[in-house]
Amino acid sequence: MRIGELAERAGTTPRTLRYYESLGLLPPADRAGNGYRSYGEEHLRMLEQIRTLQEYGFGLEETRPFVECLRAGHPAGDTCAASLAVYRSKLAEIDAWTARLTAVRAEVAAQLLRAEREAGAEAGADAEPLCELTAVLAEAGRPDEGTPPQ
Amino acid sequence: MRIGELAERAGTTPRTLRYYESLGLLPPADRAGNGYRSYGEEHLRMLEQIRTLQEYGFGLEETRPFVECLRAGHPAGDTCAASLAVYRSKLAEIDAWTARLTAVRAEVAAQLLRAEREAGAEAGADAEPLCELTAVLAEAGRPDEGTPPQ
DNA sequence: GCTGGCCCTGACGCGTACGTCAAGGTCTAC
DNA sequence: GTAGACCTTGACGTACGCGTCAGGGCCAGC
Repeated sequence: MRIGELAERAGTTPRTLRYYESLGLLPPADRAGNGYRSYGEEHLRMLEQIRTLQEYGFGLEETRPFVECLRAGHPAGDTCAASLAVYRSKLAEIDAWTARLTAVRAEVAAQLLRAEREAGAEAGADAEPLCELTAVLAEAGRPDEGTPPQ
Repeated sequence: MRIGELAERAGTTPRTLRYYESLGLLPPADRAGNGYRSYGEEHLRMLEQIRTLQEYGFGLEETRPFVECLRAGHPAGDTCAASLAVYRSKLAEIDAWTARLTAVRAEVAAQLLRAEREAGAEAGADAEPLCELTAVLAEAGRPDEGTPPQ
């Protein structure tokens, strides 16, 4: 299988596969006589593992233990100790982010309410509907802040 | 007030102030006869507004309406309509992130549990404590993924 | 034999928010 | 008069995950 076919089957691009190889994330592909990279099904499995983890918000480096687990011949990339450790630290990271977002949401919602009150006071008495919208938004969710992975 | 003093009072650096000015986020500072930038208290207020929002995870561009609100002479940066709109869209963004993190956490926790079972099966019967740790972690939190702003 | 599609390597671009360095001018104090 | 602390502009570096050329080789079909 050449790079274009593998890329398509994996839902990615040749550029990305070369990039992973340059990082040492994927093992160097065999080369055909003309210098073209030659891949097997095991490479597809590694790429699927990487993509899944990326969709979860893992960085490429965090996928490395999973890929190496597959390279070591394990049927799954996440049954090795190092992979399990990454899963666990990711859960902790997620929890930390969630807590931060929750706190920030509360802060922003409070600021919004205050600012709307002050805006109304500044302008006189005319912007009532804004306050109702705000109250709805304030009750709707939890805080979030920034751009978490994934 | 020169740039170094303002930066220190605002808890930032001269480089950052020049950067903001280059973005047009801060108004161009007056210049003393020697070419040095000269600032007043109003610049400090703008910087405090920017810093607060950054701690909430706002990007610099998102702080622009707040700064312009102050520049327009309002006593607070967040009582203008554009600022309120940014607050509201930020709340929505936070809620979206929180939902995503929650979903991802559930996925990762499920994968972790499955992988631990499979790891135990692969190795025979010896890795029991791992499963107990996992159960604790799985109950502890919610999902998170990636690196949200702030 | 030639067009078109695939492959190769190397290198620059992007977005964010600055840090850091270079090369030089200015002002204060000793 | 000179050391030291401040200021100026300009430009490159950082982290991430590739996208997008540029310039060139390889191969199948007509």
